[in-house]
Amino acid sequence: MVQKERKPRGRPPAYVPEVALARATKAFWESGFAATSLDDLAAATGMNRPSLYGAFGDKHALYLRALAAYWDAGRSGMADALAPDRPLREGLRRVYSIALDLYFPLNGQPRGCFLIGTATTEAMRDADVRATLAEALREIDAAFEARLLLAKERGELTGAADPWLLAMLAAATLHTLALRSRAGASRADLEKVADGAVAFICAAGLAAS
Amino acid sequence: MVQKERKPRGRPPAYVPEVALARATKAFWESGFAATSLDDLAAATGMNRPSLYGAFGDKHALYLRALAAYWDAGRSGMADALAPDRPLREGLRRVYSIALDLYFPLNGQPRGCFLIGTATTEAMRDADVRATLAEALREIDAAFEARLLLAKERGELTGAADPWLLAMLAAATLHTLALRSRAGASRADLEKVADGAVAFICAAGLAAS
DNA sequence: TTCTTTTTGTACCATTTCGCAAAAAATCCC
DNA sequence: GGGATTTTTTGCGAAATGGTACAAAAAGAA
Repeated sequence: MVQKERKPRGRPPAYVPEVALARATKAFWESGFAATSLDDLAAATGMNRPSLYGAFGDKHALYLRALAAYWDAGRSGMADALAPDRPLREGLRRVYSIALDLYFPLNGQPRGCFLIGTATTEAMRDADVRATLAEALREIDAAFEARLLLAKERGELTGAADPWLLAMLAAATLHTLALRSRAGASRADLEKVADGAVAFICAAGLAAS
Repeated sequence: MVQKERKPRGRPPAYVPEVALARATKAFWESGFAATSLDDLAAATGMNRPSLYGAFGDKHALYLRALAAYWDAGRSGMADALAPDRPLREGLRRVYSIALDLYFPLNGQPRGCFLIGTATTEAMRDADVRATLAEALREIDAAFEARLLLAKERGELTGAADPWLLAMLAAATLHTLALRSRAGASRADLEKVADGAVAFICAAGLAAS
C-alpha cells in the first residue's frame, strides 16, 4: 500500500479535479467552446477564475481536457459494448443504447454528443480540436470495423459482407444519433433509427455491396 | 414589364444584399455563430457595422438569414438531384456529389456543411436555430423517403425494402459526410463512403429488415 | 439650386471577456 | 506557536464585443 494518507503541504484544494472537470464539461456541452465564458465555467464548477486557471490552464486547455476525458469514457464504453464475447447484434445495440443514454440524460434536457455537437464547429479554426475530433472519429470507425471483421470470420455475417463499408454505416448511424438528439429529436424516434440500422447491418452480406 | 429602372430616393447602397449575405455566410461557416464577431462580418462583407445592422438586423438575425439561404439552396439541390425522372442510384449519387462539392470548395480549405457544422452547436441555446436545423433535417429525411417510396413502387427496390429505414440510412450518410469533411477527412475517402452507401441502399430489399 | 431621403463613415458607449497580480486564508512541518 | 507552502479570494486592467448616435455624403425631386 502506497502512501495515500500523506497530505500535501499547503492549503488543501476546495475542489475535486474530476468533479470540476465534469461540471466544466457540462457547461461546454450546453453552449460550445466559444459561447462559454470563464465566468460560466467558474459558476459551473464553483471555482473562481484564478483557481480554474491554476488547475487546468486557460479556457482552451480546459476544453481540450474536457474533450479528452469525454472520449476516454466513450472509447471504453464502445470497447466494452463491442467485446468479442457478445453477439454482434447485441454489441451494436449496446453501443447505440449507451450513446443515447449519454445524449438524453435522465435529469435535464437532451444535449446530443459533446464531441460531435461542439467540437465540429471549433474544428475549422482550432487544429488541436480538429485533431482530437478526427482521432475520435477514426477510433470509432476502427472499433466498428474490427468487430465486424471478427463477425465475418465467425460467420455472424455472410461472406459477401464488406466490414469496412458496414463499419462506415454503423459510424454514420452513431453520427446521426449524435446530431439528431441535439437538434431536438425524441429518444423513441432515435431508438427506432438505431434498431433499424442494427437489423440492416446484421442482415448484410445477403445484399451485395 | 414592371418598373425596374425606377431608382429609389436616397443614397444608393454600396453593397448587393445577396453578395453580402454570401460573404457573411462564409465568415459564419468558418468560425460558427459565437466566434464570429461583428468586426469579422464587417470585414468579410466590406460593410461597416451600422450598414450591416440596417441591412440584416443584428448578428442573430443575420445568422438566421444565412442559414435560411443556405438551406434554400440545399433544398432545391436535393429536389433536383432526386427528381423522379432520374434513376434512384444516380439520384443518390448526385445528392452526395453536390454535398461534397459544397463541403470541399475548389478554392479554399474544406469546411463541411454550414448547417450541420455550425448550427448544431448553437441549437442547444437558441430555439430559432434549433427549429431551423430540425426543419432542415426533417426535410432531408422526407426528400429521401419520398424518393425511396417511389423507387419501391416502381420496382427499383424489391418489395421487402423499408423506405423509411433506407431514408434514415441515406440521411445518416449525408450527416456523416458533413461531419467528416469538417473534421479533416479527404474528399476521396468520403466519395468511397458515399459510393458504398449508395450501392448498399440500392441493393436493399434483398436483405430483410 | 435647394430640399428630401437614404446610406455611409466616424466615433462612441456600456458590457463582457480573458487573464493576472497581490493579498488573505488554510494547512503542514518544525 | 512560527514559518513554509499552497490555494483561494479580491480586484484590477487591457482588449474585444455588440450595438448605436450623429454628422457627412450621395443620390433624386422640386
